[in-house]
Amino acid sequence: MKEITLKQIAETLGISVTTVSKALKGYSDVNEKTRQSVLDLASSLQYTPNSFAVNLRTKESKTIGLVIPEVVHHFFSNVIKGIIEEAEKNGYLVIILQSNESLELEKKQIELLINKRVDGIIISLSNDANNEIYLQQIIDREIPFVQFDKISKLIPSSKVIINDQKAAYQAVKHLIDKGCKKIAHIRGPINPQNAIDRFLGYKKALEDHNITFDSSLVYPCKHVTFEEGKEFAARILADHKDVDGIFVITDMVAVGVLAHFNEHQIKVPEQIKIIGFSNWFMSQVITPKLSTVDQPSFEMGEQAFKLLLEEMHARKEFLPFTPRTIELDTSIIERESTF
Amino acid sequence: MKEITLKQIAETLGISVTTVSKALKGYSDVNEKTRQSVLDLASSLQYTPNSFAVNLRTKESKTIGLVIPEVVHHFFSNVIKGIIEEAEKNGYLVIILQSNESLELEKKQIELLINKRVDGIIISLSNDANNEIYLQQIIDREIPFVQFDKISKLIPSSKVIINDQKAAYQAVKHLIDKGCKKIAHIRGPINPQNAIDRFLGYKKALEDHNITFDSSLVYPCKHVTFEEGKEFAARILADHKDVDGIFVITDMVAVGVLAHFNEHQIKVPEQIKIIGFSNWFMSQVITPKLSTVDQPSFEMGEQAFKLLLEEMHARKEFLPFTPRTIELDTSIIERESTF
DNA sequence: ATTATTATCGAAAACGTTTTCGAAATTACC
DNA sequence: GGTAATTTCGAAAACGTTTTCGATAATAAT
Repeated sequence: MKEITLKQIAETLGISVTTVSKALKGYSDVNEKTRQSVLDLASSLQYTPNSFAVNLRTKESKTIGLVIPEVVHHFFSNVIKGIIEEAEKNGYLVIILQSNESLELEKKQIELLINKRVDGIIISLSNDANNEIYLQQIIDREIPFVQFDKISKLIPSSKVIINDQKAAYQAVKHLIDKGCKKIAHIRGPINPQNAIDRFLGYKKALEDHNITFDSSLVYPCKHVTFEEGKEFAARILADHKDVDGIFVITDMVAVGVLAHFNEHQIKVPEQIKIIGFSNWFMSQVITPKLSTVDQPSFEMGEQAFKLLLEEMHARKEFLPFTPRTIELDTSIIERESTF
Repeated sequence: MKEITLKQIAETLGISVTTVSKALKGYSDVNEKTRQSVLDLASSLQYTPNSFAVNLRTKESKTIGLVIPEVVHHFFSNVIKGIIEEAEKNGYLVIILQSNESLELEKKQIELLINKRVDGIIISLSNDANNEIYLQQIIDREIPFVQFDKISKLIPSSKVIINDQKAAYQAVKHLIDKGCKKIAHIRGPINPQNAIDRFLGYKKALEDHNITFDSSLVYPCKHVTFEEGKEFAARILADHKDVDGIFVITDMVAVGVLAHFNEHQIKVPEQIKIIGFSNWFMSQVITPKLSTVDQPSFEMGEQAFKLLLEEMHARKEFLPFTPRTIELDTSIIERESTF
């Protein structure tokens, strides 16, 4: 029960390995009859090329690497799904690694993928990422490279993003349209670009609607968890009893806020309106249902792979390639928490 | 800017490729001085072995394949996390593919992985799986193979499972202990073994507590979705107005039931008590909080990889290997829906 | 001084494929 | 019939590593 090789097929057919290889790959310089006999024997033996040998010879593995902060996350698992599906359509497989929001690990995972010699890398940065010189080595080694969601603007790669600032602006405007006058913001950690952009969108929306910005109304998350949401909800009530709206960095935290308000009989949306971000599945099944910003996660994955494929093609054909950035649309989903 | 190879190191040092390779791999038959010079040059050039060549030579890729029905799922993404982390600790990377609960796709994904020549395969079957002869080819080709969660008992591979029957029994007993007399069961699809086992546990718990089993109280899911939960909630209310407890195949569906009851002012747990299965994250943030069966998903992933590693080791050393089955413990988590 | 032992090295084969280049055989053309 | 064009094939190199096995040189033992 050995592996079938070209050599074995060649020997039983009394022809050369070269001809067998050519027959299987549809080269024109092989006689129709021999081609047929090779194909027949190959399929009856269930021949499949040894991918290790093919990789070595062709210098590509038809495999890409994906590094994300966390697999157990509705947004990221949707992105993963988008990437895997699009990759498979194009004959690529996906190796997934997690940074667990750790800079150390993120660097290590990238090196693992480089040593593995994947054909390309897709990444969403961890929150800790502040000094992304190690990303530069991906570019330097000319490995096709796409960033999505949490990106580094400094690294010249293709990117798939949403316009966080605009989306946040619309979310806060939604609260204002619904009558909110004093709006708090539970923001993300200091470093990630998207936390910064959402904060800027919040600020701009206030200014454009003649609400003076008050930095004491901004609460920065460290871990972006359900528990933090509960904590901040309590803090906000203690600090500002007249807050009537909260824009939260992401649904996970917003659900924590909601949980605290439910436990303490704070009426949502009557007393305080809440809007989250990301349209996490959970937000439509809690009480009250959470208004949020829909972020096209699956599509983000698809687009990220498509951009990577573009670059992989270009590199293979030695064509020039300039990175592209795709900005996907978001939309406000109005539910009970802002009625 | 070429790739660094052993040959280049050998040439600049004026020694043979053999010695360079041996020096890097710590063979004893290389002089300490030459060993040091090789190590120095290698690290200064940032040499990393070409994994394609290593794969071909060693006939292993330090990569395993994982096939699951769906990535976007709290249970599975936790398993993925467990597998990835444990794999990485042992120097393995993980390729993930989805079956989307389709038999066709499941077969295709397995073939992809076999052709890719991964060192091992971990799988959780799709609901459609009824005729698993294509799993046999994994065994026949002597590819290390582990099943988890949704398994085929007929295929002699290592397995990581929970005792679904026992867990379901405990869940239903919990309802009975809380005073339920007429308990409905929203069960999973017909085929999967774990849906069958949970149903059997439900039935046995009733019988052991002198409640006569009534098949009209059993509602089989097709798609195991939130929406189906809402539908069945309505159906149960229409069919049996005196139902006072429901055991639901999984939290996703249970949350649907809860949503319908919330909308129609059915009091949970006063009027009807509900217990789910899997301890989905969401179940602790909805209102009322859902009682459920905790399923150790992350640990399941870890154990699955460990079993796979055992078999990969054994195969490599040509040692005999007999498949093992690990059964993990579950526990009842009591929350508001069964107070 | 001779033999036995040990330390150190490298030639070469092997893994299985792809592709270049030239040779041989066949066909077409005048 | 001879030459040119075309069809069909295969030898060989290459991808970069690992490992076997034998050779040489240095040292130890007698």
